[in-house]
Amino acid sequence: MNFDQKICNLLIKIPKGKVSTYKYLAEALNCKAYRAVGNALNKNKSPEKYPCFKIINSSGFVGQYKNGQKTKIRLLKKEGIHIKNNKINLGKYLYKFK
DNA sequence: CCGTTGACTCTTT
DNA sequence: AAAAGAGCCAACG
Repeated sequence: MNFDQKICNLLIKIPKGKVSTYKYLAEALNCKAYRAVGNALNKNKSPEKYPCFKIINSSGFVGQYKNGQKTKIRLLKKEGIHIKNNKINLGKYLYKFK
């Protein structure tokens, strides 16, 4: 299984209206490749298929997105997530892989 | 094959 | 509190 595929596999597990962080994603892969995770998402072949826009920084900031930060935010809002100042309320929306 | 880069995070000034 | 340094791993040239 490719790195990307593992990531996608985890992405589809995120419930609607929730988000996760690069960190938790990496941990779910059993490593600390925080950056590699973002890298994989960036080069993801099917960004429309998988909710890669649900992945944010551990600090709660929305972070970057291939198609632009604005798009990411818009998509997140569509999921019912309230964003203020490019920040997300982690306590409310964070989904942790178990 | 080695060095650089990146949608990152943690620790130390 | 804010900024800088260190660590991390996959992908690309």
